[in-house]
Amino acid sequence: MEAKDASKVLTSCGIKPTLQRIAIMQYILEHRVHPTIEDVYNGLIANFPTLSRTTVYNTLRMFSEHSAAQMITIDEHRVCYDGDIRPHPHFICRKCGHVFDLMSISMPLLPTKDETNGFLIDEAQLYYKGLCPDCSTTTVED
Amino acid sequence: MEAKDASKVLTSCGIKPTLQRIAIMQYILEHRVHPTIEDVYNGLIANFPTLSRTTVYNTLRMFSEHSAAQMITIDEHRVCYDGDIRPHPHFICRKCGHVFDLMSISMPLLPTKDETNGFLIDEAQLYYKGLCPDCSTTTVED
DNA sequence: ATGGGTGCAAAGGATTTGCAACATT
DNA sequence: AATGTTGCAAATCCTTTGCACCCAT
Repeated sequence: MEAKDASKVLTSCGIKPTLQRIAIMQYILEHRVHPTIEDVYNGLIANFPTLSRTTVYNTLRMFSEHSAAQMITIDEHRVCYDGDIRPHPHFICRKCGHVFDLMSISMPLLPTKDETNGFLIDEAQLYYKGLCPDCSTTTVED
Repeated sequence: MEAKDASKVLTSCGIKPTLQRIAIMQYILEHRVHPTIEDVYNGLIANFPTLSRTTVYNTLRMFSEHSAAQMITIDEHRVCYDGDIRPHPHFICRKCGHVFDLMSISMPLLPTKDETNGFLIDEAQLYYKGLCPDCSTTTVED
């Protein structure tokens, strides 16, 4: 993944591609494990010593508002982000806390306007909770 | 809604019905607007002067662990709770922040074990975001 | 007297805000 | 110059923790 690609994504979402924004976008496109703010910050600070957490917060929030990333609130303790903007379900493991994509499971379509009694829906998130494959096989020995 | 009913719900979920637990359960059963911790605390403190926020936190978390209530993380800023444990989608209004039930929209069934590639799913939440009827009609004048 | 339940105060942690510095047009 | 962007420090707010007290068995 090159900076050029991240830059293109930003531009196509109507976001002016600054150095910081490109770096952050590039990071979430390359690390598809639903990084938190802290993850992104820690991942970039070595090569980007002046980066501030505030910028990561503001930038990722802005990305999600421009539909350039998905904000995931499946974890009650912290928000994380997904650079893949295709609608797909997420899964959080109650044991290890990791968030996974469940690409094989389909999302319901957005309800049509007359199904919703006047609610205007522009985004859907489907969250599953339980045990991931790793944690469910080791549960017995705990 | 009588305390007796709330107490029954607790017992049937394997929770020992203490005074505080009954009061909290009764509150979320009577106030079906997805109250936050603060809402529950404020709603009960007048008639229950010794109640502590800690107890509300602990109790509601415990309710959700015993499937006596649903923990809703649709709002990135705070958790709220739903006393109705039937699976149903929730909607949050981007403008007013209120959380609504969308009972008319169906939830997808829990995926079967062979659909999930080893993920053991025990809970699903379907969240929608957008504008509620009130906020969408008044948006123009803002 | 033992164990669970409650409540207070303090700690912890995530996120936001205010503002100054900086870059870009 | 004007505008948008970034970054630091401080503030804020939600939630959890540690511990003492209390109540019921």
